[in-house]
Formats: sequence, C-alpha cells, structure tokens
Amino acid sequence: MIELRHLRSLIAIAETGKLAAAAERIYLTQSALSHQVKLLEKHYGIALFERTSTGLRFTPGGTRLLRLAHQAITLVADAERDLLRLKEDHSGELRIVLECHTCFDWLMPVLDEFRQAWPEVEVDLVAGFHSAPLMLLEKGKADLVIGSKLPTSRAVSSQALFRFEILGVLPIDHALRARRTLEAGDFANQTLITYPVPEDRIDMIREVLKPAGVPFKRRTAELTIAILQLVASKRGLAALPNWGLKNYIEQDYIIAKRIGRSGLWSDLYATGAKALMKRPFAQDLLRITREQCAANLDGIKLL
Amino acid sequence: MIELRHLRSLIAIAETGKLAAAAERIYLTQSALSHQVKLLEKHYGIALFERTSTGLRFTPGGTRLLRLAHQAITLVADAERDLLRLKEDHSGELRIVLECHTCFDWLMPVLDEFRQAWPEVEVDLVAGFHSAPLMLLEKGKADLVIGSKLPTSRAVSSQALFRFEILGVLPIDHALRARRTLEAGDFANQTLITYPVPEDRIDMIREVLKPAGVPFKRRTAELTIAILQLVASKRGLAALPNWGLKNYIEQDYIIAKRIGRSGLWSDLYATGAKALMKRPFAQDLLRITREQCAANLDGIKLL
DNA sequence: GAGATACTTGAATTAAATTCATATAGGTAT
DNA sequence: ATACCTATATGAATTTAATTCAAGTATCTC
Repeated sequence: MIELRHLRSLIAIAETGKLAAAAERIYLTQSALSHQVKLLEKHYGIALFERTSTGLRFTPGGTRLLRLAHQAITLVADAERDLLRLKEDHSGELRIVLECHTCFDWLMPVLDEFRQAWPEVEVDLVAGFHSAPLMLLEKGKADLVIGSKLPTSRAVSSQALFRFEILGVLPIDHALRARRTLEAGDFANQTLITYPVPEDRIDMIREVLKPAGVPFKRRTAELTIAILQLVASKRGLAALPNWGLKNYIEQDYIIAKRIGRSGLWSDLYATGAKALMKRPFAQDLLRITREQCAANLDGIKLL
Repeated sequence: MIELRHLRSLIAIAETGKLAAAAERIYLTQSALSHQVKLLEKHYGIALFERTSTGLRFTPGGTRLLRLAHQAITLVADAERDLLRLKEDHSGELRIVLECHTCFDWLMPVLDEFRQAWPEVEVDLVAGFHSAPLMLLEKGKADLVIGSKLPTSRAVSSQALFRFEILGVLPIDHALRARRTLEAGDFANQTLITYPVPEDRIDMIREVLKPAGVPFKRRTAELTIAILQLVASKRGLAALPNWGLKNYIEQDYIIAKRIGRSGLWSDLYATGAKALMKRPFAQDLLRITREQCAANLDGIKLL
C-alpha cells in the first residue's frame, strides 16, 4: 500500500532527476529508493520511470503519481501548520536581514507563501548591506539573518538552508569559452563585476582570487541583471549563483563555467534568536524556504 | 512522520467511534491502534482524542487531522483509479441485479460516484425480483448480482461486501417496547410486513420464524417507507436492516429491537463473471461501495 | 461489587524498510 | 576496443519500526 514516504521519494526524484541525488536529499541510500520504486511499480503493475543513462524519466503513470504527491504533501503541510497554530500563539514579528543580494530572487516567492500561511506575522525586510548582522540580532534590530554562517552566541542559533554553486560568468564569445573550468589565473587583470559590498563578503574574491594572489579590477552594480548586462557587453567577468543564471544561459546571453576543479560552493544559513527559531512560524518559514528552493532552484543541495 | 496508514486509521476510528471496532475494520489489533494514536499525539504534541467511557471523541486537533485524512485518501483513490485506467481498457457494461429491496438505499449514491469516476461504463439497473440470479449471469442477461452469496460456478466469483443487522420493528407504544431483545415467539400470530418476495428470501422468516415453527401472517409492501407506515399504524411488525431505520428511530416514528440473543445478521455479496470481477472498474465499484457504506451506514461490519 | 466495556502499557514478536556490498548497463574518452 | 565514469539494480544482512500478546487500569451498569 502506498504511503506518504513513497510520495516524498517521488518528489525528491522529480526534483533531482536521479536516484542517488534524491536519496541524499531525503537521507536514504540510493538502494533504498531503488527498492521503493521497484515495489511501487510492482504494486501498480505499471512502469513509473524510464531508466536513461542520465537518470530517471517519469512515465505518464509516474507523472500521475507525482501529481498526487504534490497534492497530498501540500495538504499534509497545511494540516500540520494548523495543528501548530492550535498549540501555540501564532502572531509575531519577523524582521529579516539579507546578507546576499541574490537571496532576494528566491526569498520573494517564499515570503509570499509564508504571508498567506501566517497572516498574523508581521514580516519586514531590512534592506541594504550590514557589516555586523550579529549585532543587529543581539540589539533587537532584526530577528532573522539570511546569509553565511554567523558566529553563534548563546542566545542565537543557526539553521543551514542549502548549498549552491557560484559560476564564473563570461560573455558568449569570450576567449575562454571552450574551457571546461576556470581557474583563478584566468581572472588576472580582468574586471570583476560584483554587488557593492566589501571584498571579504564576495566568495569569489575571498576564496579564490585573494588566496591565489591574482590582481584584478572591480566594478559594482546593484542588480543581478545589471551585472549580467555589463558582462554581456564585455565590461568584465562575474561570479554568480548557478540557479540565477539558468535563463540567461539558455538564451545565450552569457555563458557560465565552473570555478576550479570541484567548483566554488557557498552555504546559506538562517540565523535568529534561539527563542524565535523554536517558534512554529519560524520553523515553517525555514520549511517553506527549503521546499520552495528545492523545487525551483536547479543544482542546489539542501543542507 | 505521519503516513497514510495513520490517516486510514483516523478514518476508521471516526467511522466506528471505537478503537476496537476501527481496528477490526482495518485488520489490526486494538492495541496497535492505541499505540498509533499515542505516537501521533506525541509527535504533534497535542491530544487528538478525548477518551470517554463509550469510546473516543475527536478534539479540534483530531478533527483537523481527520479532515486531512479524508482529503488525502480521496486524492490517493483518484490517482490510483487513473493508474488503473492507464493500464487497461476502461469502458464496459454493468447490468446490476439487486436481490434485496433495501440495497437501493445505499446503491444510488454509490452509483452516482461510480458514474463520475467511470463515465465510459454503461450502468443499468435490472429492476424487480429474480428467482434465479445465477441464471441471469450465466445467460449473459446481467453482469453483477448484489445480494446473498450465490452458489459459485466456475465462471463466476463472489466478493463479500458487508454484514448488517436486521432489527425487529415495532410501533412506538407496542406491548414489547420495554424488552431488550425480541424472540421468535414474540411474533406468534402477528402480521409480518415484508417486501413482496418469496418466504425463503426473507431472512427473518427463513432463519427465525420457520426454524422455531412460529405461525404468523404476512402482508407485503414495495417500499421501505410503506412498510414503516404500516408498522407505525399498528398493522403489523417488520424486520429491516438497522442502517435504514436510524432516522425513523430518532424521530420516534417506530422502535427497533435486536432479534435473538446475538441478533439476526445478514451478509451482502457482489457476484459476477470472473472476467468482469477482475476488471478495474468492477473492482473500483466494490471499493466505492465498501468505502461509502462504511462511511454512511451505521452499525455495519465490512467483510 | 461483579461483570462489561474500553483504552493503555511494556515486552516480545513479527514484519518491513533500509543498508551494505556488489552487479549490471549505458556512455564517453583515449 | 578498452578502460572508466556515471547510472540503476539486486540479494542478503541488518536495522528499524510496527504490531501483537498479555496484563493492567478506568469507568459505567446492574
């Protein structure tokens, strides 16, 4: 008999396209998922997937079950949220500080869903760059910081969200267009186009260019699209999260390459006061974040 | 983590009101359900039931989860039906013969749901009483007989539906009104009001009055409501399924009593050609029947 | 206050899911 | 071709989880 466990597996498989990756996401082995899938197919007597050399493709039957999965899991989440609200006060305030510019891109739809689910929570975005987000938390000027891991004090706790890859961005006819990966040296004496934040907050500089001692120039822009325009018009190179680039790559607006042998990865955390992080609506915000990002952002790894 | 299994349990508990009865319905022990419920309550940290001396009453939290259960289980049933249709031809013909008059009462809503789910199956009701329903099947005049168990030939198979209790029906001020149960002797020289079918097709006569050698008179009526009117106006007694009487009992129109120490029970079966019974839409009709009857008919036992 | 009727509980058991270790299969680069 | 990489599949061993068994408690009824 089918169980929610199976439906959760189907969603993970759909989002990753591969058994092994799906397994990792839901903390199982690839073998367990293979057995699960086989059992489902036997149970219903139809194939749910075509096995290709690159992973699994859903058959019509598999697609139908996947639809069920999305519907059922949504209902379960709704019901569990209602149970939480039965237990505890469900109003509150949530002033969110974003450490990274790109986070806006996924945070907006997340907040839309969150506001629907918790209408009595007052959500505010604290805009602009802040040099000491931990201070903001401790002084009560903000409730939640989204960015890299913060030094945890007694009163504050961090929750990992996901890991994403930062790719080097080049104009489509750049000399390095045929390369598989970029190295620090490739950026020597180039202009790096970044958001207007200090150098040590830009992973590409902190993790790659500085350690390699590569000289480079810098130019800043506020918006992702502005950075891409500058790259496309050959004013320089950039390093941006893979999931934000997908559309532009597909439209041959720019090209993107892995940086270094195993890539440049960055982890995102949500940090807030311990008391806040335990509250149902905060937990639910993180749940919505992980769920939406897993579903919409290609190539991320949930943490 | 919650699973469909738990939701199925909640539905069974809601439909029976008692752990033991719910357990029986879903083929578990009462203890298993108790453990399940305790686990759910611990998981969500709220009480799902109030324990009363007569069984379990849903708390608001329990009710919310029960709503989820109905929604989710419905979605699952829909999806599984679609999978069946992917596998096999889903049109057909279904001429149904009803052996028992009362079956109309629950069959109509069942057929409504069935027609929605399988619009390409042509459903017909073969009205009236038939003395040899097996013949109808074998001669291809009907596809499905609903009634008591038929002698199974090679080509035909029976599937149990549910067991219901037949209660003795008395006018509200009848001399026997204070009795806990009725015995065969209580019907001596009384008029028994029945549907117009042969004696051996009326359980009350075949199982109780004949074996006890009790003399009685008979009068017939076509419709359940007509029988009840005759009883209420003291023209005689009747013996009818408990679930059809509930409303009338609550309105003090008639009273109903158990017949004999352990009651008079009757089992209902669906019988059809083996080839038909294996087909998805026939299986689904039986599933819908069991599900709807379990949900709507009080005091029946699924078989 | 004995007997029903219902749920609870802890330990023992059973069943099921998962892991581990390895096999198989399809691509791709040399 | 052959090695090699990336996938999924499979069988047996293991682990985990659910269920049953056997009492136990509580409440109501006569």
